Amino acid sequence: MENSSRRERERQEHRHYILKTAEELFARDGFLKVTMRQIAQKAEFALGTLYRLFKGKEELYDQLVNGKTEEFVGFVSEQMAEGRDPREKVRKFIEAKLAFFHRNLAFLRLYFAETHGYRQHGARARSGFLRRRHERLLGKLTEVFEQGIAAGVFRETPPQKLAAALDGLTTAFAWAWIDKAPGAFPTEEIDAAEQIFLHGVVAGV
Amino acid sequence: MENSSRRERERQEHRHYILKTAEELFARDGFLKVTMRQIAQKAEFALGTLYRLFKGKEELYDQLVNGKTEEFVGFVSEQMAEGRDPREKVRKFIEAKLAFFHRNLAFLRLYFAETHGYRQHGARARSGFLRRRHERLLGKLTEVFEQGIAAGVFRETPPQKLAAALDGLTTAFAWAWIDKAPGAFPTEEIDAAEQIFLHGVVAGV
Amino acid sequence: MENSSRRERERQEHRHYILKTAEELFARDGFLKVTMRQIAQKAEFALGTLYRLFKGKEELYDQLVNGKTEEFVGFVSEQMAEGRDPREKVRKFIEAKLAFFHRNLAFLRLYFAETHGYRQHGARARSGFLRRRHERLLGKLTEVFEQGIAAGVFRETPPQKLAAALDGLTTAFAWAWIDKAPGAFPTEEIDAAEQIFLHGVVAGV
Amino acid sequence: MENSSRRERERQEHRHYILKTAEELFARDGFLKVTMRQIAQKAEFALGTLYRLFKGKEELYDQLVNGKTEEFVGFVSEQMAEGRDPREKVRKFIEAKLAFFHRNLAFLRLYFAETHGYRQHGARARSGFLRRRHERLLGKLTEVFEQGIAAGVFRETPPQKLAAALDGLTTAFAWAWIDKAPGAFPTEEIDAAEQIFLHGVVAGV
DNA sequence: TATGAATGAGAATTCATTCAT
DNA sequence: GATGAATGAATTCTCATTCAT
Repeated sequence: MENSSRRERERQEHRHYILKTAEELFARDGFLKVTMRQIAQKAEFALGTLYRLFKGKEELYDQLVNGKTEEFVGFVSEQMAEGRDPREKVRKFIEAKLAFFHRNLAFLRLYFAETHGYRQHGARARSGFLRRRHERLLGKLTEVFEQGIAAGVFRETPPQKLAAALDGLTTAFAWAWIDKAPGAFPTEEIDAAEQIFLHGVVAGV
Repeated sequence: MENSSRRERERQEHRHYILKTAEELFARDGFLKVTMRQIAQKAEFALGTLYRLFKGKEELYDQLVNGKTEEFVGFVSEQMAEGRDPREKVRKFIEAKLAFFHRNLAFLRLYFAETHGYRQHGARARSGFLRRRHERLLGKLTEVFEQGIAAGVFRETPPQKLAAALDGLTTAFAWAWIDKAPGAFPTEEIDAAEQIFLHGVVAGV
Repeated sequence: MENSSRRERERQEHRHYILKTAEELFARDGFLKVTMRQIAQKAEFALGTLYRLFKGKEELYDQLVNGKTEEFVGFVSEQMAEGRDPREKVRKFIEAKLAFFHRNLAFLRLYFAETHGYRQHGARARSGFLRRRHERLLGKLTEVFEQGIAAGVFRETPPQKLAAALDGLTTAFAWAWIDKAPGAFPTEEIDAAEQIFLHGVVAGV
Repeated sequence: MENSSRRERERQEHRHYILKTAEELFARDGFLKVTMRQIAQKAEFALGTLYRLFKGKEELYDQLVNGKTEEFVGFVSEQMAEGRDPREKVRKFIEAKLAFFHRNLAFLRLYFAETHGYRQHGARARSGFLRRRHERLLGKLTEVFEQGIAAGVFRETPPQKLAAALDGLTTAFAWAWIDKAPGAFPTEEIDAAEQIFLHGVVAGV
């Protein structure tokens, strides 16, 4: 029992290590261009070992993307929940999203590819797990805007549009920042995103 | 000479037809998943003919992406130039961008993949032609904001950030619209994008 | 048209040549042990060429087995049909079966493996085309015996059993002969088989 | 010593159990399709244990086939020996062969594959142990016919041919029976085989 | 001794590209 | 010029066997 738990632990460690290794490769080159041999070599395991730990390339990829997505959506949702009013929730969303991508640089591209990319394997890609999670997150954001509008805090605008706008805005800032200074924490981007989103660009009266 | 010009003309027609055909395939499935045979079949040309008109798969793809990008950037730039003040230029940018994607649905995904996607062939993708053009367009947008700020029309905000924000916002709206009603002209999206971008979401005084 | 007919002709020639080459390999080593590379090398084609002419290993094998079986069952049936009474038909069956295997030595083992062997690919093997053909042939043989019994030429015995017996007997002789003198025409075997089958081994009165 | 003998006993029990388990798998799917892991799982032993008890897959298979063959040939030989005259020996051969296969259904296919099948591992298959044993059994049968012919009981016919004929006939009946009613004891088949073999199919005077 | 994780050679299959007709 | 047959490198995945625990 002690024995099997050690084995199980090692198994999980190896799985995680391989997923972590694969993440960088997939993020850089995409699902189709990365080969199982590359992953094996980079992770310093034999090819066959990958197939004992994962059913195949697709499963490996799915595990990776689904795991991270779960983590991402969970984290952002939690952070949003901590905001006490719609405006704070919006701020939290921006912060959490950029912070998560700051910690998971490679994941940004995967997330993106899966939500907006083309069909890379089967019909799954866009209709998959990540997609549904992404929509759930947008749903939560939409609720925040509904409440904000009801409370008179936000303008009367279709809340789905606001959700899409905020999501797009933050994503754009994430990309802008990743291209400039991917090391630093994107404080400036967070502030700018919030500012623009809340007050627009037109100079006040 | 007349003869050779007819030949040349036909040659160009064939090239265009093949590029047009390939666009849909590449947009749906990505560079790696599409095969030369698929393109040949869909375009009703022999496989060998593709190789007479294009050096290889990469060139075909590059021609396609570069041509469309040129067209896209040219169109949006022209439209912006017609705006007579910064606010009008911003409006024009939004209109032109969404209108172009409305006419070139498939291109949206390619454009996206190339600006934000992963490396699918060689080291080129992200550092390629499209990328540079995209940056040139953002540069023009940045200038517009610089002028607007100088003129006191826009808030004092780093103009690159504003450019990135507007680009991200419009892209997000393009996606939202393509997922809902890709047939209709995105009038609503244009208005919403402009409204949010100019005035923000916070309810006015 | 002339052109395409030449191409089609060549295509068929290549297919036949590959099937012929594969026959020997499959007969010697079985479906699973033979590799596509082996077939390609022996037939002096590139690996990819096999895949243009056949969908895959299974199709290649099926084409081979089904084609030969069709030929075999057709030939034996025709020959039997030429016999004018049950005894002559039995003689014809024996002759035709041994003669066919004499001309198609390698096929004997394939035929055998498919009718009595184990499952080598999917559930198809035993339930496949060959199996059904083999049963159809046994059915014809059964009819012959039914007629012979009705005519008082053969003893009252379940005709299916007689069919199975004759089939088994001839197969055994085919094997015995293939192990001894596979080059010579199995005249002796034919006579012995007929003799034993018709009159048994017990010395006459 | 007592200890080591218990160990040795257990070791043998495990070997037998594994062989018994493997028999079904090999009979159904053939040598190449069955994996060591399958055998291990079905026998509820660890993979490594198989390799402690057998040198490898080939040895395991050979042990299985050789053991059963030894048993089969021994049993049939003994039974034949009990017949007091050639005709009784022939009857005994038929009875014993079908009875053995009735008790060892799975073995029928293995036996068959090894005597008539193709080379599935190394060059051994057809030239192996089983093959030699099978020939020894046919040799004994041949002797029986020689004696019978000398005694005037059987017609003057090459005795090897008679042996081959009887072997083929009984095998064919075994297959016919296994396809119909593999549960029941093949009494009918035994009688029919004897009848046809001894007296032929032609209606007596 | 028993276990099963790790290994890597080898198999089927795909597809960009070339080239003879 | 136009065609599509032929090529073979590269990819995914399997499985007998070894060996550390």
